[in-house]
Amino acid sequence: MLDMEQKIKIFKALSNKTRFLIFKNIFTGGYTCSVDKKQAGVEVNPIATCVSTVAEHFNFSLPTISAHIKELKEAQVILVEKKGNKVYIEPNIETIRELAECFQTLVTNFDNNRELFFTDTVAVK
Amino acid sequence: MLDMEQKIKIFKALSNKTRFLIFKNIFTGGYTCSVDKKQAGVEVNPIATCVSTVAEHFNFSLPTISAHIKELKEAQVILVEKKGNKVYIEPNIETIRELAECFQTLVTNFDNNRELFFTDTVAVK
DNA sequence: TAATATATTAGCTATTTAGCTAAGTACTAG
DNA sequence: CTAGTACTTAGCTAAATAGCTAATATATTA
Repeated sequence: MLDMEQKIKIFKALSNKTRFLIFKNIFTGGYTCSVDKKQAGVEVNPIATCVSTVAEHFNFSLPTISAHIKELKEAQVILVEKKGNKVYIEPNIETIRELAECFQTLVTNFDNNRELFFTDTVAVK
Repeated sequence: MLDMEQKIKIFKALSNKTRFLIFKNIFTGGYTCSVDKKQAGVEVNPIATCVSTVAEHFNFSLPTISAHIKELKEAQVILVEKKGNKVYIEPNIETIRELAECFQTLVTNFDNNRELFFTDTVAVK
């Protein structure tokens, strides 16, 4: 379960346009590092994802992108694994699943409470 | 539909602990201003919600709370209505509903893509 | 009409954030 | 073992943020 501090970290991570776009890139782009394309005969998804591949999609320096990725990692929005030279990045879908559940619960509880409220009103008439 | 800029505003609004707690207060506490308790014979929900009632729950100045509420309003996370002297606040459940849908779509698409990936693998064998 | 209650605006400060470049670490390949 | 690749760390600056108090606006009530 995500506690409050964790949720706040997630919202903070997603509250900056650059990080939001990195997040989007990682969740919709795939999981393979475009740098690997340089290896002969290897067919890979050309969209994502190691740090420098993500950086290719932005007009910011590599250290800037690296810092953003670190923040997304600490918010547990992405997963990161170092393999040799490279850092491979993939979505942390479980966090997003939990977040979806949290918001859905909020909506459901709200609807139930509203129903309760009106039921009560009817009973009184 | 929430566009990117709107989503970023929402995440930013919820990325500060004070605002997150105000948000929580408003969504779980009810819709009636505790200041109204001062009116004789009026039974009201004692938890929320006009600006000074919200402020009662925090050790921050009224202007600070007012500014936070403004930011939550601009993120369309709450609805605000001035009645006479007071500003009444209530949850904007539609925004939360849309947010829940966004995250759920992300999860569903991810699951579908993963299924696609494995189906493909099987077909090739 | 004056006093009170509710909320916002203005103007301030300390802290945090997001960007940068330069330098350092760690691995790979020639 | 040297050169190159991938990434992170350190240290910097400008801008944004979160808090405050004082002043202002507006509505209510005595």
